Amino acid sequence: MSHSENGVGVRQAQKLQSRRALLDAGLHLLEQQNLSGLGVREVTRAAGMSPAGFYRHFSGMSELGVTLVEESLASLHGMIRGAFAEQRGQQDPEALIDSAVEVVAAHVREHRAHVRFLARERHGGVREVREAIGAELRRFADEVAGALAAQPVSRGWSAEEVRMLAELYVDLLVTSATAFLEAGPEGEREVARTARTRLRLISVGRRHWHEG
Amino acid sequence: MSHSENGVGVRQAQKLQSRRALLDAGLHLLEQQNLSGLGVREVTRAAGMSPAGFYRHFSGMSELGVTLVEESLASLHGMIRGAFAEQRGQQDPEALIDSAVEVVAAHVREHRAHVRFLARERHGGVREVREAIGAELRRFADEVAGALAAQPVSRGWSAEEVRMLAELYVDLLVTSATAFLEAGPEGEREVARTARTRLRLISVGRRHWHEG
DNA sequence: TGTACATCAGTGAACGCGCGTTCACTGATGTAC
DNA sequence: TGTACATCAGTGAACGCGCGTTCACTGATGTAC
Repeated sequence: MSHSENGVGVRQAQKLQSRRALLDAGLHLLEQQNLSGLGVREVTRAAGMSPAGFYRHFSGMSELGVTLVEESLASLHGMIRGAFAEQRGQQDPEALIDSAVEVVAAHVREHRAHVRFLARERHGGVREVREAIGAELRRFADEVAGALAAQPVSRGWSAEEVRMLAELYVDLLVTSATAFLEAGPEGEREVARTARTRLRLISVGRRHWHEG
Repeated sequence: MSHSENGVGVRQAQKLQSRRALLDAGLHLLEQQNLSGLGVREVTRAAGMSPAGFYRHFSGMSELGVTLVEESLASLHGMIRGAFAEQRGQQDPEALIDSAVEVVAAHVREHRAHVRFLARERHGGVREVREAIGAELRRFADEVAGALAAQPVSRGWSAEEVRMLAELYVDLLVTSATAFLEAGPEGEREVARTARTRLRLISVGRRHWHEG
């Protein structure tokens, strides 16, 4: 039977598995170091492959790096969307805040390596990566601005004000995710409390913004 | 004449100058890369010295790194203090916000390399450095909490609430400093506007915090 | 002040090492008939 | 189904290179008298 059309051949599956192993090994190593310091031999060693094998999957380390950025950003995108997912149902603000913070906490729990990678490389030494992360965060802010504009609280707010607010929320979510990361499991409750308080403070500020 | 007591000998002055050259070369190189990737040969080359000479000043790269961290944190400390310096004079909140943001902007203008270094290594791959920066930021928050507690607006706030607020302000100042950095001179006005709006939003939130 | 000796910041050569990358290869998987 | 040939993921050896670090040195600066 021909596999050339559906791409489910044993060989192709094995290759994908090796590629995954390289990416996972890289992500794991990046928990302790910066992208710019990651080496081909180091990654293949961790993935149980010979150095030369690396080049069957990537043209060099920067290509693997770009792939990890894409994966991590997709994962973060999921988080941001998740944090705002329940906005449409007209729950009270407190419940919204609680659920948003919980979404962030859960995301960090399940995608620790991705979050750490993004926090580390957001201002890291590789320009290309830095700019990719920055551009994606701006796109997230657009999405969030759209969600905020639909809220009743945003009546009387200019598009620009909403946009600034959206950026603030994105920064806050990213900061909180990083704080969860650094705190570890035992500090999670404390970080969540801080994050909720900040969101509440902003919520209060929004409600009284146009009073004077 | 003996120099051993006052330490102003020509030799010592020249040595200090070389040390400065190494530190400055390192700081300059770190604008484009991470601390963990900085090399002895690279730094001495940039400083116009032979590789072996490096070891007359530092035991290795990590010692130079620690020195740069200390210098950068001292510089940041100056900024945080500056941003809160005029709190004692009873100006109106708007003027306070404007001056705080201007202090941050000026600091970034004058200490660009230090700020970039801290932003980059705050979540970078060198644990020792990461923890030193984190600890210092916590100390800054203590100071800020002290200043906030003295403000009339803080009546009725628990010590813990004030502390959380202080952490929020420190995070905000650091985020703004980073934003100034990335925006460059032409984007400075826009970043300043965003920073002021955020501070105002929090200010409004504070005033109405205990209303319901 | 002048002289003879001590100090030590910076040099240039040398070392062993791990790196990224290439190459011809091997053997399991895929294809044609 | 069975056989003969093609593909190509992964190997192991080899390469040239820049690295961190050491060493004996040199010559300007410092010290003692």
